[in-house]
Amino acid sequence: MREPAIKSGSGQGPENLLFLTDEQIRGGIEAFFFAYRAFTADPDEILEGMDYGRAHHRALHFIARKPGLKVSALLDILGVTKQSLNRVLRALLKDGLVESRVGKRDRRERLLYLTSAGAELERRLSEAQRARVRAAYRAAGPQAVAGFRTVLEAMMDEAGARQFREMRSAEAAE
Amino acid sequence: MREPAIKSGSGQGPENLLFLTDEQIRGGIEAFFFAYRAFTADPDEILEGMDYGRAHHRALHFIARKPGLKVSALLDILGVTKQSLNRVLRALLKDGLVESRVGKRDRRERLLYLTSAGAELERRLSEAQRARVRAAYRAAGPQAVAGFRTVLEAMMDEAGARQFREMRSAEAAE
DNA sequence: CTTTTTAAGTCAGTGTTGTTGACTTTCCAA
DNA sequence: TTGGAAAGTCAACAACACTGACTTAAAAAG
Repeated sequence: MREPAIKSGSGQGPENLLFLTDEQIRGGIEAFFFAYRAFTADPDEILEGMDYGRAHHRALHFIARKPGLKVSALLDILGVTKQSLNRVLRALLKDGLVESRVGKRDRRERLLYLTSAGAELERRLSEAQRARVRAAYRAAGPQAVAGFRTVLEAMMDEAGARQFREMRSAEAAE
Repeated sequence: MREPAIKSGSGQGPENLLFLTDEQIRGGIEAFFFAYRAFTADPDEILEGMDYGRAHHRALHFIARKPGLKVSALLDILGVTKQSLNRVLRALLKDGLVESRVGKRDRRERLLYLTSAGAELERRLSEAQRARVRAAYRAAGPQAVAGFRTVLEAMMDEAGARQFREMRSAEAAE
Protein backbone atom coordinates (compact mmCIF):
# COMPACT_ATOMS: atom_id res chain seq x y z
CA MET A 1 0.00 0.00 0.00
CA ARG A 2 0.87 3.59 -0.55
CA GLU A 3 -0.30 4.67 2.90
CA PRO A 4 2.12 6.94 4.73
CA ALA A 5 2.50 3.93 6.99
CA ILE A 6 0.90 5.55 10.02
CA LYS A 7 4.08 7.30 10.89
CA SER A 8 4.03 7.89 14.59
CA GLY A 9 5.46 11.34 14.02
CA SER A 10 3.27 14.18 15.24
CA GLY A 11 4.64 14.15 18.71
CA GLN A 12 2.02 15.25 21.16
CA GLY A 13 -1.22 13.55 19.99
CA PRO A 14 -2.59 10.71 22.08
CA GLU A 15 -3.02 8.61 18.96
CA ASN A 16 -2.17 8.83 15.34
CA LEU A 17 -5.18 9.83 13.27
CA LEU A 18 -3.60 9.99 9.85
CA PHE A 19 -5.87 7.18 8.69
CA LEU A 20 -8.87 9.45 9.29
CA THR A 21 -7.95 12.29 6.98
CA ASP A 22 -10.45 13.11 4.25
CA GLU A 23 -7.89 12.02 1.68
CA GLN A 24 -7.61 8.61 3.28
CA ILE A 25 -11.36 8.29 3.55
CA ARG A 26 -11.88 9.27 -0.08
CA GLY A 27 -9.30 6.72 -1.08
CA GLY A 28 -11.19 4.09 0.85
CA ILE A 29 -14.44 5.05 -0.83
CA GLU A 30 -12.93 4.69 -4.27
CA ALA A 31 -11.22 1.43 -3.41
CA PHE A 32 -14.55 0.13 -2.15
CA PHE A 33 -16.22 1.14 -5.39
CA PHE A 34 -13.67 -0.47 -7.70
CA ALA A 35 -13.36 -3.60 -5.59
CA TYR A 36 -17.11 -4.11 -5.39
CA ARG A 37 -17.36 -3.80 -9.13
CA ALA A 38 -14.81 -6.55 -9.64
CA PHE A 39 -16.50 -8.58 -6.92
CA THR A 40 -19.80 -8.68 -8.81
CA ALA A 41 -18.33 -8.99 -12.29
CA ASP A 42 -17.54 -12.72 -12.34
CA PRO A 43 -21.00 -14.08 -11.49
CA ASP A 44 -22.58 -11.41 -13.69
CA GLU A 45 -20.59 -12.75 -16.59
CA ILE A 46 -21.82 -16.28 -16.00
CA LEU A 47 -25.41 -15.07 -15.77
CA GLU A 48 -25.11 -13.10 -18.98
CA GLY A 49 -26.99 -14.86 -21.72
CA MET A 50 -29.03 -16.86 -19.23
CA ASP A 51 -32.40 -15.35 -18.44
CA TYR A 52 -31.13 -14.49 -14.98
CA GLY A 53 -29.38 -11.55 -13.43
CA ARG A 54 -27.83 -10.39 -10.22
CA ALA A 55 -31.14 -10.48 -8.41
CA HIS A 56 -31.47 -14.19 -9.13
CA HIS A 57 -27.95 -14.76 -7.91
CA ARG A 58 -28.69 -13.05 -4.62
CA ALA A 59 -31.81 -15.13 -4.06
CA LEU A 60 -29.96 -18.34 -4.85
CA HIS A 61 -27.14 -17.36 -2.54
CA PHE A 62 -29.28 -16.78 0.51
CA ILE A 63 -31.50 -19.78 -0.09
CA ALA A 64 -28.37 -21.90 -0.40
CA ARG A 65 -27.12 -20.43 2.81
CA LYS A 66 -30.31 -21.03 4.80
CA PRO A 67 -32.31 -23.87 3.28
CA GLY A 68 -35.92 -23.59 4.36
CA LEU A 69 -35.78 -19.81 4.44
CA LYS A 70 -39.19 -18.16 4.59
CA VAL A 71 -40.14 -15.75 1.84
CA SER A 72 -40.58 -12.96 4.37
CA ALA A 73 -37.11 -13.58 5.76
CA LEU A 74 -35.60 -13.43 2.30
CA LEU A 75 -37.50 -10.22 1.68
CA ASP A 76 -35.96 -8.78 4.81
CA ILE A 77 -32.45 -9.81 3.91
CA LEU A 78 -32.59 -8.51 0.37
CA GLY A 79 -34.34 -5.30 1.31
CA VAL A 80 -36.59 -5.24 -1.74
CA THR A 81 -40.32 -5.26 -2.14
CA LYS A 82 -42.42 -8.38 -2.31
CA GLN A 83 -43.34 -7.59 -5.89
CA SER A 84 -39.73 -7.26 -6.92
CA LEU A 85 -38.66 -10.49 -5.27
CA ASN A 86 -41.71 -12.27 -6.62
CA ARG A 87 -40.67 -11.75 -10.22
CA VAL A 88 -37.32 -13.34 -9.50
CA LEU A 89 -38.68 -16.17 -7.39
CA ARG A 90 -41.36 -17.01 -9.91
CA ALA A 91 -38.75 -17.52 -12.61
CA LEU A 92 -36.59 -19.69 -10.38
CA LEU A 93 -39.59 -21.79 -9.34
CA LYS A 94 -40.83 -22.17 -12.90
CA ASP A 95 -37.40 -23.28 -14.07
CA GLY A 96 -37.09 -25.75 -11.25
CA LEU A 97 -34.10 -24.17 -9.54
CA VAL A 98 -35.97 -23.39 -6.36
CA GLU A 99 -38.62 -25.37 -4.55
CA SER A 100 -41.24 -23.90 -2.26
CA ARG A 101 -42.69 -26.08 0.49
CA VAL A 102 -45.62 -25.29 2.73
CA GLY A 103 -44.54 -24.65 6.31
CA LYS A 104 -45.43 -27.34 8.86
CA ARG A 105 -45.66 -25.00 11.81
CA ASP A 106 -47.60 -22.39 9.90
CA ARG A 107 -49.13 -23.45 6.63
CA ARG A 108 -49.21 -19.89 5.31
CA GLU A 109 -45.46 -19.80 5.18
CA ARG A 110 -43.52 -20.94 2.14
CA LEU A 111 -40.12 -22.43 2.85
CA LEU A 112 -37.58 -22.11 0.09
CA TYR A 113 -35.09 -24.78 -0.96
CA LEU A 114 -32.72 -25.18 -3.87
CA THR A 115 -33.30 -28.14 -6.15
CA SER A 116 -30.21 -29.98 -7.33
CA ALA A 117 -30.22 -27.88 -10.49
CA GLY A 118 -30.50 -24.76 -8.37
CA ALA A 119 -27.70 -25.90 -6.12
CA GLU A 120 -25.55 -26.57 -9.14
CA LEU A 121 -25.99 -23.08 -10.59
CA GLU A 122 -25.51 -21.53 -7.18
CA ARG A 123 -22.26 -23.43 -6.81
CA ARG A 124 -21.00 -22.18 -10.16
CA LEU A 125 -21.82 -18.57 -9.34
CA SER A 126 -20.52 -18.79 -5.83
CA GLU A 127 -17.31 -20.47 -6.87
CA ALA A 128 -16.55 -17.73 -9.39
CA GLN A 129 -17.01 -15.14 -6.69
CA ARG A 130 -15.18 -17.08 -4.03
CA ALA A 131 -12.22 -17.58 -6.33
CA ARG A 132 -11.68 -13.85 -6.52
CA VAL A 133 -12.14 -13.31 -2.80
CA ARG A 134 -9.91 -16.26 -1.99
CA ALA A 135 -7.16 -14.91 -4.24
CA ALA A 136 -7.43 -11.49 -2.65
CA TYR A 137 -7.36 -13.00 0.84
CA ARG A 138 -4.35 -15.12 0.01
CA ALA A 139 -2.50 -12.15 -1.44
CA ALA A 140 -3.37 -9.92 1.49
CA GLY A 141 -2.70 -12.33 4.33
CA PRO A 142 -4.60 -13.24 7.48
CA GLN A 143 -4.02 -10.03 9.37
CA ALA A 144 -5.28 -7.88 6.51
CA VAL A 145 -8.30 -10.15 6.16
CA ALA A 146 -9.14 -9.73 9.82
CA GLY A 147 -8.95 -5.96 9.36
CA PHE A 148 -11.08 -6.14 6.26
CA ARG A 149 -13.80 -7.98 8.14
CA THR A 150 -13.63 -5.64 11.10
CA VAL A 151 -14.11 -2.56 8.93
CA LEU A 152 -16.94 -4.14 6.92
CA GLU A 153 -18.82 -5.05 10.07
CA ALA A 154 -18.32 -1.57 11.47
CA MET A 155 -19.67 -0.10 8.25
CA MET A 156 -22.99 -1.97 8.24
CA ASP A 157 -26.14 -0.26 9.40
CA GLU A 158 -28.19 -1.79 12.21
CA ALA A 159 -30.50 -3.76 9.93
CA GLY A 160 -27.62 -5.12 7.90
CA ALA A 161 -25.63 -6.07 10.98
CA ARG A 162 -28.58 -7.92 12.44
CA GLN A 163 -29.18 -9.81 9.22
CA PHE A 164 -25.52 -10.58 8.96
CA ARG A 165 -25.44 -12.05 12.46
CA GLU A 166 -28.55 -14.09 11.80
CA MET A 167 -27.03 -15.34 8.59
CA ARG A 168 -23.89 -16.45 10.42
CA SER A 169 -25.80 -18.29 13.11
CA ALA A 170 -26.16 -21.99 12.61
CA GLU A 171 -29.81 -22.92 12.71
CA ALA A 172 -31.90 -23.24 9.56
CA ALA A 173 -35.21 -21.45 9.37
CA GLU A 174 -37.36 -24.51 10.05
CA MET B 1 -14.39 -10.31 15.89
CA ARG B 2 -15.89 -13.73 15.92
CA GLU B 3 -13.07 -15.32 13.91
CA PRO B 4 -11.45 -18.33 15.50
CA ALA B 5 -8.49 -15.99 15.94
CA ILE B 6 -6.19 -17.82 13.54
CA LYS B 7 -5.22 -20.35 16.11
CA SER B 8 -1.86 -21.69 15.17
CA GLY B 9 -3.00 -25.18 16.04
CA SER B 10 -2.79 -27.70 13.23
CA GLY B 11 0.77 -28.57 13.90
CA GLN B 12 2.54 -29.45 10.73
CA GLY B 13 1.33 -26.86 8.18
CA PRO B 14 3.83 -24.25 7.06
CA GLU B 15 1.25 -21.51 7.54
CA ASN B 16 -2.18 -21.18 9.00
CA LEU B 17 -4.84 -21.14 6.32
CA LEU B 18 -7.95 -21.03 8.45
CA PHE B 19 -8.81 -17.65 6.97
CA LEU B 20 -9.13 -19.30 3.56
CA THR B 21 -11.83 -21.84 4.35
CA ASP B 22 -15.00 -21.65 2.28
CA GLU B 23 -16.91 -20.67 5.40
CA GLN B 24 -14.62 -17.71 5.98
CA ILE B 25 -14.83 -16.69 2.34
CA ARG B 26 -18.61 -16.89 2.31
CA GLY B 27 -18.70 -14.79 5.44
CA GLY B 28 -16.56 -12.22 3.72
CA ILE B 29 -18.84 -12.19 0.71
CA GLU B 30 -21.88 -11.56 2.85
CA ALA B 31 -20.14 -8.91 4.91
CA PHE B 32 -19.13 -7.21 1.69
CA PHE B 33 -22.72 -7.28 0.47
CA PHE B 34 -24.27 -5.84 3.62
CA ALA B 35 -21.53 -3.25 4.09
CA TYR B 36 -21.77 -2.04 0.52
CA ARG B 37 -25.47 -1.64 0.88
CA ALA B 38 -25.05 0.58 3.93
CA PHE B 39 -22.25 2.40 2.16
CA THR B 40 -24.52 3.49 -0.69
CA ALA B 41 -27.61 4.11 1.41
CA ASP B 42 -26.78 7.54 2.84
CA PRO B 43 -26.17 9.41 -0.42
CA ASP B 44 -29.08 7.55 -2.02
CA GLU B 45 -31.33 8.93 0.65
CA ILE B 46 -30.21 12.49 -0.04
CA LEU B 47 -30.73 12.01 -3.76
CA GLU B 48 -34.20 10.59 -3.23
CA GLY B 49 -36.77 13.14 -4.27
CA MET B 50 -34.25 15.06 -6.34
CA ASP B 51 -34.25 14.16 -9.98
CA TYR B 52 -30.90 12.47 -9.53
CA GLY B 53 -29.76 9.01 -8.60
CA ARG B 54 -26.66 7.00 -7.89
CA ALA B 55 -25.37 7.46 -11.42
CA HIS B 56 -25.36 11.22 -10.96
CA HIS B 57 -23.56 10.86 -7.67
CA ARG B 58 -20.82 8.79 -9.27
CA ALA B 59 -20.31 11.33 -12.04
CA LEU B 60 -20.15 14.19 -9.54
CA HIS B 61 -17.71 12.28 -7.39
CA PHE B 62 -15.18 11.63 -10.11
CA ILE B 63 -15.47 15.09 -11.65
CA ALA B 64 -14.86 16.54 -8.19
CA ARG B 65 -11.87 14.31 -7.82
CA LYS B 66 -10.32 15.20 -11.15
CA PRO B 67 -11.50 18.60 -12.33
CA GLY B 68 -11.02 18.88 -16.08
CA LEU B 69 -11.70 15.19 -16.62
CA LYS B 70 -12.37 14.29 -20.22
CA VAL B 71 -15.66 12.63 -21.07
CA SER B 72 -13.84 9.61 -22.43
CA ALA B 73 -11.87 9.26 -19.19
CA LEU B 74 -15.04 9.39 -17.13
CA LEU B 75 -16.54 6.78 -19.42
CA ASP B 76 -13.57 4.56 -18.74
CA ILE B 77 -13.74 5.00 -14.99
CA LEU B 78 -17.44 4.36 -14.71
CA GLY B 79 -17.43 1.46 -17.13
CA VAL B 80 -20.71 2.39 -18.78
CA THR B 81 -21.64 3.23 -22.33
CA LYS B 82 -21.52 6.70 -23.80
CA GLN B 83 -25.29 6.69 -24.16
CA SER B 84 -25.79 5.84 -20.51
CA LEU B 85 -23.40 8.48 -19.25
CA ASN B 86 -24.81 11.03 -21.65
CA ARG B 87 -28.24 10.92 -20.08
CA VAL B 88 -26.72 11.67 -16.69
CA LEU B 89 -24.31 14.31 -17.91
CA ARG B 90 -26.97 16.10 -19.91
CA ALA B 91 -29.10 16.52 -16.80
CA LEU B 92 -26.18 17.78 -14.74
CA LEU B 93 -25.18 20.26 -17.47
CA LYS B 94 -28.72 21.49 -17.96
CA ASP B 95 -29.14 22.05 -14.23
CA GLY B 96 -25.87 23.89 -14.00
CA LEU B 97 -24.08 21.47 -11.70
CA VAL B 98 -21.43 20.54 -14.21
CA GLU B 99 -19.68 22.68 -16.78
CA SER B 100 -18.12 21.42 -19.97
CA ARG B 101 -15.24 23.34 -21.50
CA VAL B 102 -13.66 22.78 -24.88
CA GLY B 103 -10.16 21.33 -24.57
CA LYS B 104 -7.29 23.66 -25.44
CA ARG B 105 -4.93 20.96 -26.62
CA ASP B 106 -7.63 19.14 -28.59
CA ARG B 107 -10.78 21.04 -29.33
CA ARG B 108 -12.82 17.86 -29.76
CA GLU B 109 -12.41 17.05 -26.11
CA ARG B 110 -14.83 18.27 -23.48
CA LEU B 111 -13.33 18.89 -20.08
CA LEU B 112 -15.70 18.53 -17.16
CA TYR B 113 -15.80 20.76 -14.11
CA LEU B 114 -18.20 21.18 -11.22
CA THR B 115 -19.88 24.55 -10.84
CA SER B 116 -20.20 25.89 -7.33
CA ALA B 117 -23.70 24.42 -7.13
CA GLY B 118 -22.32 21.08 -8.31
CA ALA B 119 -19.51 21.24 -5.80
CA GLU B 120 -22.00 21.96 -3.07
CA LEU B 121 -24.17 18.95 -3.85
CA GLU B 122 -21.12 16.77 -4.26
CA ARG B 123 -19.92 17.87 -0.85
CA ARG B 124 -23.23 16.99 0.75
CA LEU B 125 -23.29 13.53 -0.81
CA SER B 126 -19.67 12.88 -0.15
CA GLU B 127 -19.87 14.03 3.43
CA ALA B 128 -22.75 11.66 4.15
CA GLN B 129 -20.74 8.79 2.77
CA ARG B 130 -17.52 9.83 4.41
CA ALA B 131 -19.22 10.13 7.78
CA ARG B 132 -20.09 6.43 7.68
CA VAL B 133 -16.66 5.37 6.49
CA ARG B 134 -14.97 7.61 9.02
CA ALA B 135 -17.02 6.17 11.84
CA ALA B 136 -16.23 2.64 10.71
CA TYR B 137 -12.53 3.47 10.43
CA ARG B 138 -12.47 5.04 13.85
CA ALA B 139 -14.20 2.06 15.39
CA ALA B 140 -11.95 -0.42 13.64
CA GLY B 141 -8.62 1.27 14.20
CA PRO B 142 -5.66 1.99 11.94
CA GLN B 143 -4.41 -1.54 11.62
CA ALA B 144 -7.79 -2.85 10.52
CA VAL B 145 -8.10 0.01 8.06
CA ALA B 146 -4.75 -0.86 6.53
CA GLY B 147 -5.93 -4.46 6.13
CA PHE B 148 -9.21 -3.31 4.65
CA ARG B 149 -7.40 -1.31 2.00
CA THR B 150 -4.99 -4.12 1.25
CA VAL B 151 -7.79 -6.60 0.63
CA LEU B 152 -9.80 -4.17 -1.49
CA GLU B 153 -6.84 -3.46 -3.72
CA ALA B 154 -6.12 -7.15 -4.09
CA MET B 155 -9.73 -7.73 -5.08
CA MET B 156 -9.82 -5.25 -7.97
CA ASP B 157 -9.47 -6.46 -11.52
CA GLU B 158 -6.74 -5.07 -13.73
CA ALA B 159 -8.88 -2.29 -15.22
CA GLY B 160 -10.17 -1.22 -11.82
CA ALA B 161 -6.71 -1.25 -10.27
CA ARG B 162 -5.31 0.87 -13.07
CA GLN B 163 -8.14 3.39 -12.76
CA PHE B 164 -7.71 3.44 -9.03
CA ARG B 165 -4.01 4.22 -9.33
CA GLU B 166 -4.68 6.94 -11.87
CA MET B 167 -7.32 8.39 -9.61
CA ARG B 168 -4.88 8.51 -6.71
CA SER B 169 -2.18 10.21 -8.74
CA ALA B 170 -1.94 13.93 -8.40
CA GLU B 171 -2.17 15.54 -11.80
CA ALA B 172 -5.45 16.82 -13.19
CA ALA B 173 -6.52 15.82 -16.67
CA GLU B 174 -5.52 19.08 -18.33
C1' DC C 1 -5.61 19.24 -49.34
C1' DT C 2 -8.46 15.41 -49.19
C1' DT C 3 -9.56 11.32 -46.51
C1' DT C 4 -9.83 8.82 -42.41
C1' DT C 5 -10.19 8.47 -37.62
C1' DT C 6 -11.35 10.10 -33.10
C1' DA C 7 -14.29 12.46 -29.42
C1' DA C 8 -18.56 13.66 -28.34
C1' DG C 9 -23.34 13.68 -28.67
C1' DT C 10 -27.95 11.95 -30.14
C1' DC C 11 -32.20 9.01 -31.31
C1' DA C 12 -34.72 4.86 -30.86
C1' DG C 13 -35.57 0.56 -28.85
C1' DT C 14 -34.91 -2.91 -25.16
C1' DG C 15 -33.93 -5.40 -20.61
C1' DT C 16 -33.23 -5.81 -15.55
C1' DT C 17 -34.31 -4.40 -11.30
C1' DG C 18 -36.37 -1.66 -8.47
C1' DT C 19 -40.75 1.16 -6.92
C1' DT C 20 -46.35 2.14 -5.58
C1' DG C 21 -50.88 0.83 -5.19
C1' DA C 22 -54.63 -2.24 -5.13
C1' DC C 23 -56.35 -6.67 -4.49
C1' DT C 24 -56.92 -11.95 -3.61
C1' DT C 25 -56.26 -16.29 -1.25
C1' DT C 26 -55.09 -18.92 2.56
C1' DC C 27 -54.71 -19.67 7.15
C1' DC C 28 -53.57 -18.66 12.15
C1' DA C 29 -55.21 -16.65 16.31
C1' DA C 30 -57.86 -13.72 19.24
C1' DT D 1 -66.24 -15.66 13.56
C1' DT D 2 -63.63 -12.13 12.54
C1' DG D 3 -59.32 -9.76 12.09
C1' DG D 4 -54.70 -9.81 10.64
C1' DA D 5 -50.50 -11.98 8.78
C1' DA D 6 -48.03 -14.44 4.82
C1' DA D 7 -47.83 -15.00 0.23
C1' DG D 8 -48.86 -14.05 -4.41
C1' DT D 9 -50.60 -11.24 -8.30
C1' DC D 10 -51.73 -7.39 -11.78
C1' DA D 11 -50.71 -2.95 -13.60
C1' DA D 12 -48.07 1.10 -14.15
C1' DC D 13 -43.86 3.36 -13.79
C1' DA D 14 -38.82 4.93 -13.01
C1' DA D 15 -33.70 4.49 -12.95
C1' DC D 16 -30.07 2.78 -15.19
C1' DA D 17 -27.95 -0.12 -17.92
C1' DC D 18 -27.56 -2.06 -22.95
C1' DT D 19 -27.20 -2.28 -28.54
C1' DG D 20 -27.29 -0.21 -33.01
C1' DA D 21 -27.22 3.52 -36.11
C1' DC D 22 -26.12 8.04 -37.05
C1' DT D 23 -24.29 13.18 -36.91
C1' DT D 24 -20.97 16.83 -36.07
C1' DA D 25 -16.55 18.71 -35.27
C1' DA D 26 -11.87 18.51 -35.31
C1' DA D 27 -7.43 16.19 -35.43
C1' DA D 28 -4.28 13.15 -37.96
C1' DA D 29 -2.80 10.68 -41.88
C1' DG D 30 -2.29 10.14 -46.59
